[in-house]
Amino acid sequence: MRQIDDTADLAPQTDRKSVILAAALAVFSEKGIEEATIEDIRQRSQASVGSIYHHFGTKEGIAAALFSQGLDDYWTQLIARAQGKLNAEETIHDLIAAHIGWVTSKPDLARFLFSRRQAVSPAYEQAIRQRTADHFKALFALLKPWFKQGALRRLPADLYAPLLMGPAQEFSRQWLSGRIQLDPRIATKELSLAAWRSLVNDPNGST
Amino acid sequence: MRQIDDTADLAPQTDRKSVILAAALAVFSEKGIEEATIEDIRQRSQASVGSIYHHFGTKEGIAAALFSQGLDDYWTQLIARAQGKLNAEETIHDLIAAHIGWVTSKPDLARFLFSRRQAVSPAYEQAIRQRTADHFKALFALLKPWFKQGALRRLPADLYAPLLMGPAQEFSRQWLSGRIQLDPRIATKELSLAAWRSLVNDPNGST
Amino acid sequence: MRQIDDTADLAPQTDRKSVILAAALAVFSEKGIEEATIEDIRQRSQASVGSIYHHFGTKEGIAAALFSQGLDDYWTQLIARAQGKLNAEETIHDLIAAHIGWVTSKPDLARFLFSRRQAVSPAYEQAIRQRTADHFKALFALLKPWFKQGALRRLPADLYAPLLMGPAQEFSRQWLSGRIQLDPRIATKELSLAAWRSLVNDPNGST
Amino acid sequence: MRQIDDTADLAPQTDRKSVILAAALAVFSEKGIEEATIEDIRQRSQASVGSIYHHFGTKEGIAAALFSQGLDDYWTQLIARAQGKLNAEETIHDLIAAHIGWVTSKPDLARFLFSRRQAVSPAYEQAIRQRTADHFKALFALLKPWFKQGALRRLPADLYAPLLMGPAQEFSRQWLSGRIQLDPRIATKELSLAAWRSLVNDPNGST
DNA sequence: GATGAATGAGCATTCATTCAT
DNA sequence: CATGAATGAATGCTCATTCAT
Repeated sequence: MRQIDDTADLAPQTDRKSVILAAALAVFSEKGIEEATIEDIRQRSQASVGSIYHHFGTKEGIAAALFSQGLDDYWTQLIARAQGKLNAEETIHDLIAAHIGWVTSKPDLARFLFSRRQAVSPAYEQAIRQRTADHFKALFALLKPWFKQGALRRLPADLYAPLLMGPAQEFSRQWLSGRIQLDPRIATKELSLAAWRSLVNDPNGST
Repeated sequence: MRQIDDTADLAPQTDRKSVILAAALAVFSEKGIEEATIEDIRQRSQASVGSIYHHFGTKEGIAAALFSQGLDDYWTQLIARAQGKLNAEETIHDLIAAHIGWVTSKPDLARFLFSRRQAVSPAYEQAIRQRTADHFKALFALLKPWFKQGALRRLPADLYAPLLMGPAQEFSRQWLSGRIQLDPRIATKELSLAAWRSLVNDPNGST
Repeated sequence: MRQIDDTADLAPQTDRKSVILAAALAVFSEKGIEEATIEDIRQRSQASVGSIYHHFGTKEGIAAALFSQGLDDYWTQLIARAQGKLNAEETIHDLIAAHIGWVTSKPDLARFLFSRRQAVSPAYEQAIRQRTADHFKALFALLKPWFKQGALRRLPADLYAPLLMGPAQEFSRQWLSGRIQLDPRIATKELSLAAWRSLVNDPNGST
Repeated sequence: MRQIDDTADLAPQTDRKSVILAAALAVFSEKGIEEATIEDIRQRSQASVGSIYHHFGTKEGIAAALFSQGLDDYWTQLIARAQGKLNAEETIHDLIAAHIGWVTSKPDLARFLFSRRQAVSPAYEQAIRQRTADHFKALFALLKPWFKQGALRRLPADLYAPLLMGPAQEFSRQWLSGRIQLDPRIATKELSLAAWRSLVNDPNGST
């Protein structure tokens, strides 16, 4: 509440607040937000109910804190990885690789982030959407040069996310749920190829 | 659970059981399974609690019935639409079109089907996976000829679903949640093109 | 909820709802609304928590039901007793006697009714005030003839309740809290005399 | 509880302790003792929880300190005002006037003092009763001369408080709760007249 | 004296489910 | 088949109080 490191990244920390957050993530990832109980979190974190509420106010407050951190972490890594590439194909490949890499290295957080279903208040939902939209815009800026250069196709805005991230996203979901065994690293090549092919401006394209 | 007509389609009916099912679908779609209460369903359906339990046994029983029906309906339409096509491209296009068409015409059911998160018991979960796998296999059989013919690429099995359905699936999710405005019919062309490009065996492909 | 006898008086009944109400009254009277717990009421009533909530919705709902019944019972008896008297003095005497009589015969209800302190929602508070005002107006109508006849003094409206009921009210409070031992029946004579003297139009009065 | 200056009057002070007390009074007056939380008091007083507990030990300790001070202040003013009067009527009038004056000038304290409902421990309750009884006895001593002189009626002891203070007390309660608009100053005359008439030894009295 | 993180018993309320009518 | 009163375990949350700094 008055700690300096309020922008705490997701690296393991040991102050009570972080411990609670880590426990909550584990529980949320396992059972989903609704199914998770404060008691679950209390047991895992070894904190008291009062302490949990002292720091987060409500159960949704915990989810919100986690969500906020997670989202920023995800997008930050995505954008960092795709910056300063030499051509469109490489940019797209690295985006997908960053996505898969992030999901693979933080599966709990990914499960939590990508499976949410209006578990947060409408007000907060709005804030999240805005932030996601901003992040996506930043990511899009990275592709700007290749659009200007004519390497990438101009499409209705709503299509970019599905075409670019759809395959990787679908793969991630299935992998996170255990329905898929294939090593994500191996999948990266094909998933980024799919993204590339659906966005590349190919004069000899089959359509 | 105790009925013969488990394969009841999703056409509107007026017997008590169907009314309850329809009410449940609406409620589940709005609030999610966990958040929905029997009381919500009771109010929407104008049935009594006792009656609901008489027909479905448990809350999960309602979800299961709905899920079962929904899943079959979805796959049936998908496969029906993609049968007997003349070439690979058309087959794939029609699959995507069928998906988008189904989602568009039954948004509540789609929201319910595609947002589930282990809301059903592990046992039932298993059954569903099996059934989904079977359905997917049937769908895959439709593509068999084009594989044999060399028109489609041979890839690790786990990749087909993400590549084929990923973009459309991602688009659907966002459209169902209201984050996307673009008319799904218009999106179909690009979404199926994306699927086609990532699966087509193109000797001059960019990889 | 769908019983016919919704206007149940406060006579002992045996249906679950009445049993709960009686138990709640006892508990509220003993510890006050805030201090009373649902668990207290449950134990006394031998009902289940669910049953209590099924009938009353909230703890405040129980208090409200009790309050509503109690208020009506009190005023009804007050007015019934003071009707059709031959002169002002008798009317006033019987009003006070009725008040004391009611308090004496239903001490729990009286304690509950007269000690409330915004324990009910503002909305309900408003309704109660209106009803009390209406009842008081009805009571006032009983005194009309004696006003017209010149036997009673004309005063600012806000003074009538304090002058008429003040002494009896104060006596009741103290008696109910156990601070006073004096038999209420014996007190009645003096308390009604006080009310009479402060309202009578005495040409030779000391003011 | 651990201070010397327990007889601190109620004049505004600025040391931490007084600030807390003032904040507590405001909160208690608004929501009642039970409903008020330490957190409410902390916010209003800008003190820390620890500081509040350092000074008062328990929540009830705050209420007790307030109650103690308030009670003494009330009775002190009452008795001061009614001392040295020339006759019974004037004494009684000034008592009522002092009561109304006090209530009017310190409404929060009055609300707190007069609405309490066993919010304090039985032990403390006993102490308060004793003190109130003592104070009342002191007040009664002021009326002694007029009793001896035969101006005032001899009645059962338990009746004096209701007859003397009842109307004013009832008026105060209603005024404090906002149910009455009439200016208390204007009401004083009638309220004291009522007290006078019910106590005066009138050989030609109407009974 | 002051601070606020931590504690945990306790509470109102919810809700799936049962069952007598 | 239908009804809805009854059940009680479970849950999110509150709040007075303690105590290390």
